[in-house]
Amino acid sequence: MATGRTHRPATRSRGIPEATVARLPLYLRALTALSERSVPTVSSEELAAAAGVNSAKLRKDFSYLGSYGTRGVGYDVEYLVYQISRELGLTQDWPVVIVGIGNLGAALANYGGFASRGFRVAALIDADPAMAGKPVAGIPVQHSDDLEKIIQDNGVSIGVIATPAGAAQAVCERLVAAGVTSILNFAPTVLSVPDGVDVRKVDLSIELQILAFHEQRKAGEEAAASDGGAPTAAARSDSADQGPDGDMPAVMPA
Amino acid sequence: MATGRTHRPATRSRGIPEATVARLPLYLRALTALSERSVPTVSSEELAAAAGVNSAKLRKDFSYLGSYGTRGVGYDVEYLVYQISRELGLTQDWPVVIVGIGNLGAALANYGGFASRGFRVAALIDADPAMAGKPVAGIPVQHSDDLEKIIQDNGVSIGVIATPAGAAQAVCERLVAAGVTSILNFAPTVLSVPDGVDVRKVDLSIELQILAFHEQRKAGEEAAASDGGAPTAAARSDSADQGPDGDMPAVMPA
DNA sequence: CCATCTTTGTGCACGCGTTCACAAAGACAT
DNA sequence: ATGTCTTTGTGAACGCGTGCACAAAGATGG
Repeated sequence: MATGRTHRPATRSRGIPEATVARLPLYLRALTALSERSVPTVSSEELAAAAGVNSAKLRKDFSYLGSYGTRGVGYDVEYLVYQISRELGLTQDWPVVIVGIGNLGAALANYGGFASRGFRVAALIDADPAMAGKPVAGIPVQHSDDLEKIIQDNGVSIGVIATPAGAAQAVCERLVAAGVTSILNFAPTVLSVPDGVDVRKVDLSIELQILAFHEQRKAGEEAAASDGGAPTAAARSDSADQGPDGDMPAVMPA
Repeated sequence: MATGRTHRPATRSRGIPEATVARLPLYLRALTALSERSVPTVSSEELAAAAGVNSAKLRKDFSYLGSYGTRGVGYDVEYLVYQISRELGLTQDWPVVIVGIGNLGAALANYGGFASRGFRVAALIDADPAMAGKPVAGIPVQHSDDLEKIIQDNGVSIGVIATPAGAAQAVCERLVAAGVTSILNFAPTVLSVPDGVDVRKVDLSIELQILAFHEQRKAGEEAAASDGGAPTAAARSDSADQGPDGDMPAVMPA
């Protein structure tokens, strides 16, 4: 499992903080929109607003990449798009495979956001023989028997798991054995992988449960408030939970 | 009134840390599996392993809920399932609406994980008149003209947005105006909402970009390593990326 | 060339979250 | 009862991430 005790402090020396890395795609999206509108430069304030973050945070994030801004002016949009793309590794082509072509897998295959940014669906894989050959999103589904060969022939290093929970761990192991070192898991299971392999999870069920928690809390406070309400302090505001950032993903079964 | 000074600092007094809340669903899932296998009790060590976290972290998390364990024995599975469910607000029924019944919306509607835990799909809504009346996952799709009425009639407080990016903000505003206070956003956009409304996002594109970043770094380190020990700074190694935890979701366009 | 105004880049402080490490609590055997 | 062994619950230290606030950098105008 990750956490190989050993290594250092975590993200060290030349490394960019994880929290920053997670925000770079957000900045990139906002910058791309500006680019399409032919906006030449943008200030940290404007860009921060577009990305939904604090401007100080944005400036600090960019400072980890280098000094790409011009004081009194702002940042050059095109240049920044390029720098962030390069930092994220989007200047190269990343072939990905999607395993498990059910409702979700098909939705992912049809998702246009792949090609838009360096990602290319190299293959769709499913364990159901009946699916083999059937085209989904214009790509013929291949049987999982050929998983290893597909991974190797296409030099795939990123895999997306959209299978039922029960099959996820086994698929994960085959992917890793075949050479995949980054996995995006939509199955509602905790995957265990060897050191050096990255796993990120997306789980609808977990996200909903977190929302339910806050929803319940809001209902409780509301009840307590209507009870006599502290005029002044009533200014809850704070903890209006921001949700958006600072948390973790969830999983999504099939 | 209750809790005198009440909140403020953010997650205060009676509050459970956000990071802990985000892990409760994970524990609950592991506990449910144990429960189905009729396992009576479980130690923090075992449960932590099943949930993929550190045992000390798990114990601290549970300590925020109260002292539900027995020293020398562990935790009672059934009791813990109940306590966590209650804390997350899953003992009540949460009607949710899904807006945007494209590939993704349909996949979400078909997702069995809803009913399993207090969530019920109250309605499917789409802007395409051609979709109206067509059943998806056994539920007839309704036109977005009736959005407000649907929300109110069903007492919906949680909404899922699975529309294209362009429509997301407008849908979000209508949902909020109609009474929704928690939103799960799958559209690749930053939603702005008034205070008191929770938004969580799930974005495939962002997740992939984060993986690409780590993938690129791994490739770089590998190259540097095989190079024969770079004198100075070559000592990269560190950051064996943890990926799994501690980050943020991503968005997912349609 | 100097003054002014704008915006970046960052030092610093603070708070949350993680982890260690251990004392206290209880089960269980004798 | 008493002792031993297991496992919880938590005090304390530490590190990461956030946000403030400001000095430095550069643009712009006179």
